Amino acid sequence: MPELTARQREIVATARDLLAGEGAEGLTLGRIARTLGIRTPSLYKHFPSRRHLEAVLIAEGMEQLGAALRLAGGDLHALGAAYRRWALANPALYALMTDGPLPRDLLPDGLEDRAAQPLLDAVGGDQDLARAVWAHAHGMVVLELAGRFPPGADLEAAWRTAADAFGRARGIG
Amino acid sequence: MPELTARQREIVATARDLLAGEGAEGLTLGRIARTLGIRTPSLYKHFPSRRHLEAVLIAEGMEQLGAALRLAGGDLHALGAAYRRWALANPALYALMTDGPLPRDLLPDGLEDRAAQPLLDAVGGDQDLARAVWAHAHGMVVLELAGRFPPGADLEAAWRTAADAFGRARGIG
DNA sequence: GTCTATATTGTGATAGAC
DNA sequence: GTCTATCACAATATAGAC
Repeated sequence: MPELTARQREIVATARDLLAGEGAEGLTLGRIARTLGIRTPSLYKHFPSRRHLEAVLIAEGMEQLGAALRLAGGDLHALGAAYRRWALANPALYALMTDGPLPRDLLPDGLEDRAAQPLLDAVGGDQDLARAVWAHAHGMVVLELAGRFPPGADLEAAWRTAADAFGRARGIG
Repeated sequence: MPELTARQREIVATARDLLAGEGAEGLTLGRIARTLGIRTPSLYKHFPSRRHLEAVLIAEGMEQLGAALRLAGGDLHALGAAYRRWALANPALYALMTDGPLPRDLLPDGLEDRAAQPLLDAVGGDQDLARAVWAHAHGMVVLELAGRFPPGADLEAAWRTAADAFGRARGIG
């Protein structure tokens, strides 16, 4: 996804800001255009479809989240905390990244693996355990973002319990 | 949510079928009305808002899912398999039940706790562990439904790995 | 309990002029 | 690269007649 023109980068930046400020439903072509001071159809001179624009946002997000996980190191507690922190700080982008199939045809090669690498390293390369850990983290995050936990639920304790359990599993598997 | 009139029950049944057959976006008041052979505004004589109708569907779903979990018994592997089976068999209803905050003001008293009881029993009453197990199950299910796992991923193995890890945690916590 | 008519708001996308 | 005009489609909800 390199080789973006200057105008494309402006559009992507506007979309990113809109997503951060207005949430997932705030990201419409009409709003992007209006924010830039142009009309909706003009966007199609820069991106062939909404999906192409979204793919750039998703790629950016995966790069960012991967970097945040890399910084967290190899401890499962720290990794979980970093995952949660990033998702809660970028809820709409996170939803865009996870709510549907990845547009893999429009994503840079190897991006998906690169983003997952910190987690895979933390569980000693065990793919099954890595998926279990990811599913738990994703589930915790989306349930928290959806407001689905009962009020007063101790989420930190749930994260801690899971990290402990998965950490022990690593030693055993 | 008892005390539904016959016509309300017909509307709910139509909505349920539509949800099952067309997916979450297929559930619109217009389509419900058309299926019943009436016009959209007529629905408002039976339910004050879309939200009230949705609450009935959600309550039905929680009752059903809770029953499926109760049937599965107290083993974490069996519980996970039952959860997954129910969610994959009712994907749109499952999404309706989990994608946003529960309409707790419109739900029967105690329903939420009743649905969660089988899981809580399976982990010996440990709330934190129960939430971790639930988050994992939810994460696995939504990622699978969203088509977010790489093609060829061994999901059974991920479920197994998690159930083992959480089962050991139960013995320890 | 159903209808017509309407309000209000929105979406992504295309054709063709400038 | 932007515009106007338009397509085709959709949504939830209300007022008031019958």
